[in-house]
Amino acid sequence: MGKAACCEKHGVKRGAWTPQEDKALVDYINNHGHGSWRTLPNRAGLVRCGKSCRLRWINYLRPDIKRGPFTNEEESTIIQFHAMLGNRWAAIASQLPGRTDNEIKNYWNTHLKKHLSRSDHSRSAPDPKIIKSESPSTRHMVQWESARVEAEARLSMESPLLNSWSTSNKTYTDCYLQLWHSEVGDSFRMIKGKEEGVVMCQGHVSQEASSSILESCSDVQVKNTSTFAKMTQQQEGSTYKPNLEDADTGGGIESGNYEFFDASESAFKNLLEVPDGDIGFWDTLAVS
DNA sequence: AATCCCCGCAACCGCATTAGA
DNA sequence: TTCTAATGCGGTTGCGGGGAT
Repeated sequence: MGKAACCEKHGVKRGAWTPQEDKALVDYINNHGHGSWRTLPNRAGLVRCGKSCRLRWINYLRPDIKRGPFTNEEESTIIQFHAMLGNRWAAIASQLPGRTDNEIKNYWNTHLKKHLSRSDHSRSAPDPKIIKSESPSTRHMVQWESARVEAEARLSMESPLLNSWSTSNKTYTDCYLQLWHSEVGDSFRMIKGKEEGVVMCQGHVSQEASSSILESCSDVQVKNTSTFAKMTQQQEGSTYKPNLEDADTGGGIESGNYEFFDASESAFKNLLEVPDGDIGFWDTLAVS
């Protein structure tokens, strides 16, 4: 894979951007669009690499960037989606119009990670070192389990934080749970069973298992799935590129036009990121 | 007042993925 | 189908500001 020439360092300015550079970049993009990032610096009269220009525009200069501190709602969204997606900052950012992946990543690393690790300790969370030494499937189990615990906790208690949420947010609060409870989860279980010659319901990953996970939240409204449909589409084929227009036009979380169940088993698999299709950890999950 | 230390954020780096020739 | 350029993404770094000593 050839490395982009824009990464070459000679003759290219680095470091903090000056107001003049910002203006040149904004003016150029406003007038011409960014086009090819690689050639943009020359065209805009900037002594920067295209990558740097792109980053500056996306993370700072774009007119639709939302500035200021994160709201409780945004914070909860980040925590929730991070529980499901891990460090997929771009995917998480797509759920927060006006926020960039970089901003969310920074916010997570500087605020939420500490905050959560503190509260984890108070709940005697497992030692990270131990988790690190576990097999990949075990790590996924831990991830899912923690997501489940969090989801159930959210559903079972009316925290002050949640009270501040809009009702629409509550409906998509637990797409993780919805997903598993849906036909996608069903087909995933069925197909995986066929593929691997395993009868999934022999006390393994079964409807029983999923329902045991989900029983406590049977009142979840299975609607408003567009958000997750987009996420899965994005992960599966990268055909969906999240953009701010989605939110602007109400096509984001609020609109329910995406056909969620088109997100296939493979999308679900992608979500899980189960190494080598190893879903044995569900056994444990079902037992617990 | 000076210095040190910590924290937050912007920017960079390198790898992965995608597009297109 | 293969190769290369371009773009996207996540991890990491380094600088500046503010609080502590």
